[in-house]
Amino acid sequence: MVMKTKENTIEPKERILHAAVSLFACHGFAGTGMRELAAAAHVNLSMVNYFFGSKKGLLKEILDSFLSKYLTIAEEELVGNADIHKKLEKFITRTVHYFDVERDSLIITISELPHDDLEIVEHKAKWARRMVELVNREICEPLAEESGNHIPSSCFAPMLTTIMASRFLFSPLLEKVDPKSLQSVDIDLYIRTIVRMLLHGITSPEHNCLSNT
Amino acid sequence: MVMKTKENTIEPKERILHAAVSLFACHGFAGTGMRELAAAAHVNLSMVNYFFGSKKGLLKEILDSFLSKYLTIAEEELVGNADIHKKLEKFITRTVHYFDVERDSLIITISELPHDDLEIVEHKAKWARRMVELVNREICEPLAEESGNHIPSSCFAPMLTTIMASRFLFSPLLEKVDPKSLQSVDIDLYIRTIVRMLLHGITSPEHNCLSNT
DNA sequence: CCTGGATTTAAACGAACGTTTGAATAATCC
DNA sequence: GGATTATTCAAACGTTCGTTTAAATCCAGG
Repeated sequence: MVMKTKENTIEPKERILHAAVSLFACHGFAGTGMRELAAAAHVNLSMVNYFFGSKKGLLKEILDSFLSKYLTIAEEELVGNADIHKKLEKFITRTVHYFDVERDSLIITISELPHDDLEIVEHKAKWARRMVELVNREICEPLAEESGNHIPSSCFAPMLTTIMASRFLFSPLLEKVDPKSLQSVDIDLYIRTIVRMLLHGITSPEHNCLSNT
Repeated sequence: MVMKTKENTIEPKERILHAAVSLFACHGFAGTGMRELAAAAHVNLSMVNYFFGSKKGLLKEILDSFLSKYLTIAEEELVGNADIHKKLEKFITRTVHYFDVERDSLIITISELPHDDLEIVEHKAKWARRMVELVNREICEPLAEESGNHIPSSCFAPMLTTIMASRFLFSPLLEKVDPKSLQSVDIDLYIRTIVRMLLHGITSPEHNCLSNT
């Protein structure tokens, strides 16, 4: 069975997943070897194929786990008749915190985005399709009715994701560029910056010209 | 000598560069083999090491070429006392067109961003530092004086880059999700969407509440 | 023509790659 | 407690990896 309840050492399958997320984020998927991964997870080399079938199966599990939770957040925060600004603010807040906790999985997902492995692309496209449809239905279409400003969801959904991911994608660079400037912008300031920019643009300070809060 | 002037076949070094940009964007840097690359460039396997020293040297040349031109655009469009909105609009327009033409190099640069190869990170950090300083001096600081809205440049510079890159990062996915929705948004609409969102937020249609057109 | 440097080639180097095998060990069920 | 299943292991599979070597070919200048 799968119940071992050793408290200090977690299950081998979990250890593999954790090590893989960390290593894939650092060296990339193709740049990480099975032996390096097995050593980091303190398991035998064969265990990866035993639990996940193949190296690619392990990647698919990581991507699916990360993207499914991302879509869940989007569904919970964006679906409904609440004010679009409020919905977006809550969605961004939860998502950035989620990205912060799962930053390695985020990095893997974004880094592997453009690569053309058919098996992987299919998996991501499944989630991307649902996200684009959701953003279109809950944000873009209501926004077009309300303000006459139609933003194509196939533009907006990728923009939304990448702008929230930018800090985590660039953090290895920014740490080298200016370590203290990165720390000076904590997660909450980062979230507020994104929300304000997305809702009102760069020119508006705390208040904006529209009167709705 | 280096003058061959065969019009139908370009120089081997250029062929290697072109093939590398294309393959690295498709399969990733680590996922591309030297033999695959040599075959695609129609050169002998040893030519890559002969011209570029190593596989990593080839990557560094690609990154440097792409990032130096990106920084040049930023310097030409962002430096000066012109209106910040106008500067940003011109910068975004030129950059998106540049990303469009050099989309494979863009994909390589972004995909390799979070990976922790020290040799590569140093090269990218050199450009990132200059970009963050430039954005801070020419955009963030004047903006804070003008409207009291201080956006940290270590936040804004990555956001700016990723939002302009989002279409090209996601295009392999979006083609699979909904091919016609991608075509329906041409580059000019994409640029206008970014400019409007960044300057005025998602709510404003063509006109906005501020009167400075 | 000959020399010297630049280019191109085939072949091989040792190492690392992802995966598979079959046996050994541990846990579970009847 | 023996049968059964799940897990772990060491070892090896054939392949591909990035790089190096040394010889061949090309080509301009003396």
